[in-house]
Amino acid sequence: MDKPDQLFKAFADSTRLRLLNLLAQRPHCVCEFQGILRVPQPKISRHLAYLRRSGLVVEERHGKMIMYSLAEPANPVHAALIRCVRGCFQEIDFLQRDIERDKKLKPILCC
Amino acid sequence: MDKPDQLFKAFADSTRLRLLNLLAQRPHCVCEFQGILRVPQPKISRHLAYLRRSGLVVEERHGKMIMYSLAEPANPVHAALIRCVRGCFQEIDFLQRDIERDKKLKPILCC
DNA sequence: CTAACATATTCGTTTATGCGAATATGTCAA
DNA sequence: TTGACATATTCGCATAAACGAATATGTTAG
Repeated sequence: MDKPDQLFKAFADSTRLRLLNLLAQRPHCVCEFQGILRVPQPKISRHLAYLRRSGLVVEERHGKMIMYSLAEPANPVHAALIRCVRGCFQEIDFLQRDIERDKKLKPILCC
Repeated sequence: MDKPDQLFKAFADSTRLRLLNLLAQRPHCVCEFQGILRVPQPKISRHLAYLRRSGLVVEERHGKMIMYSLAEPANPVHAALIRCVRGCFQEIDFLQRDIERDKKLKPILCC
């Protein structure tokens, strides 16, 4: 809460918005993100690391796979931003398309 | 709405958060910001220009002075972020201190 | 026209960010 | 222990952001 601009910075990248948007639906593993976002795996890992350092996501290892989920909001700004993800991100086309793609790919489990 | 990350980027700097926070109270001119923020004038102008380019503030010239105000929200993300300024920024110490200083300096008109 | 004032812009430098490519780590199965 | 798989990290580079210092612009008063 002493550095609120850091939290906004975590939202200031379209790849990270895509990740947060998908995580607002349910937890995901990295290979699911690969199928949906269609970007190189290191890019996804890098941005997930950024989100983890910002306190926005938490990870939990299950065997070789690591599941990522949204963290519990730690302060009012954090909470407001997560509400924004769940609420007003639905108006954003490329984020909505990710959700659609997520639904289609859901049965095809990679790991 | 095609580039939502740009809007978050505009919030990803503490000087700009201070400006937006004060503008959420009422319109201000640059010299008022100088009295409150205590940072060099070009720095304030630069960040105001950034906020204007992002569509977050509008300016209106009155003689030599230019008044800045918050722009009308243009989309749901914009609206949510402004609600955040008005709502949860009250928990942020350095922003609250700016509001206090604003109240104290209000009678001392510079322009 | 000129001076004074409010504000904006340019310049050069430093620091941060994002990226692809390559490589490393950790876990499990055989 | 080796190999395969899921994920993470490092490296080098290119681009963007932020800054102080200096300078420029636009407006009004005299």
